[in-house]
Amino acid sequence: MRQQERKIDTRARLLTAAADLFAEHGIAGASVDAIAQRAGRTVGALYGHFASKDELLFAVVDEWLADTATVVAAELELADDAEGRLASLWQAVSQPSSARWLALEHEVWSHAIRHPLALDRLRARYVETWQGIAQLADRWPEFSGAGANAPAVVGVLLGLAMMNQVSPGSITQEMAVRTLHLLISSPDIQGATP
Amino acid sequence: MRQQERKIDTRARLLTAAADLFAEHGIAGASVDAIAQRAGRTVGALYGHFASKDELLFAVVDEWLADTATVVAAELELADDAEGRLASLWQAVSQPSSARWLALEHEVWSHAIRHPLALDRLRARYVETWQGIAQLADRWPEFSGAGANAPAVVGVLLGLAMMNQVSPGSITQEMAVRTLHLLISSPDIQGATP
DNA sequence: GTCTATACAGGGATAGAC
DNA sequence: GTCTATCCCTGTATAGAC
Repeated sequence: MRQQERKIDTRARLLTAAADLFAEHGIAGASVDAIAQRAGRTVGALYGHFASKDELLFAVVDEWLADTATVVAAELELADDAEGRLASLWQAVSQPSSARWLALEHEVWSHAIRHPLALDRLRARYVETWQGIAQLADRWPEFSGAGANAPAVVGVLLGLAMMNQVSPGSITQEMAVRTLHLLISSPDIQGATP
Repeated sequence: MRQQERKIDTRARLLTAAADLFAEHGIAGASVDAIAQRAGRTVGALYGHFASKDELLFAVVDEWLADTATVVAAELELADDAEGRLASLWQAVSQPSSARWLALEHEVWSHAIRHPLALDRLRARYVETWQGIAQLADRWPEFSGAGANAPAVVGVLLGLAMMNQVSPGSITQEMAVRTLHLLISSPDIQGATP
């Protein structure tokens, strides 16, 4: 394996290890030593790839968003009606395997609230997500109101996922779908501003 | 001031200082030394009142819930129609001064996801909140569906508040009220289980 | 009931070797 | 590109004095 290939491999290993440990033990609880060790490398290698622990965190989150967008897009194509597509969105955030993501999301929020730079990056990521929701209208007519309410759509998904995590089963798919349906199909929900 | 009075005073000071610092710097970022110092005491006094940093955290959160329930109940009484009451709920979580609470909430979630005991206490607190929402039906008829959807109501409030924090103004009061209205007035939203 | 002093542990980041 | 060794800082919790 040439050095360049090893470098790419090391970066990937570090990102995976960091994602796992940040989710399991929190940002503060996951030491750079532990991350490097799980990746089969040492701290030296880690700092050769990322300037700081924070930069590593941002890289982890960015990679996660890209991966998820791809997966969700594919699942939306598989559904064959409006209900099915809304259910896909709910499934994406509520399935048990998303618990890891939710844990990481709370960590990032906690971190961002206190670090202006991190907050900017968090905001940029959500704006990107909102745009993705808005663009669903180009593909399916039932999302006609999604543009104006995209932040609310994401907020509802996030909030319901949280409740579902404290008490699994407390949120039914029907509840989620019906709430989302109200938001995506009402372009004028913001008020009667003509 | 007698010793008993001083003890009560010290406990109150510690709780206030802890709430402030946990919100400002995170649970991990707020040292017990800093908390004690802000309260005008020392670590010794802190450990005289709370067995550990975790116990202090739980006490802070419990106190916050009790205070908030009282405030929200009072504001609900002041509103004079259904829209107004839903707007009160939204105001309670979205006003700028609630940012501190939201920060603390993320901290607690991050903490709870990794600590089973803390998760139990978090769950118990949410169940208590859900019950409070359900009981609104006894007071106002428009909350007839709140019982079945209480977790969703709380989830929506939380999720929308989060979006409003990353991008202030992205969620209008109209959006929040309309979404909440769907949930509280639909006893059968869970599906056609008779 | 509260303070001071301290034991004890752990983490982020860097320097220099290979 | 990666490793080893180390600096330096900070934190939780306890012991014993007052």
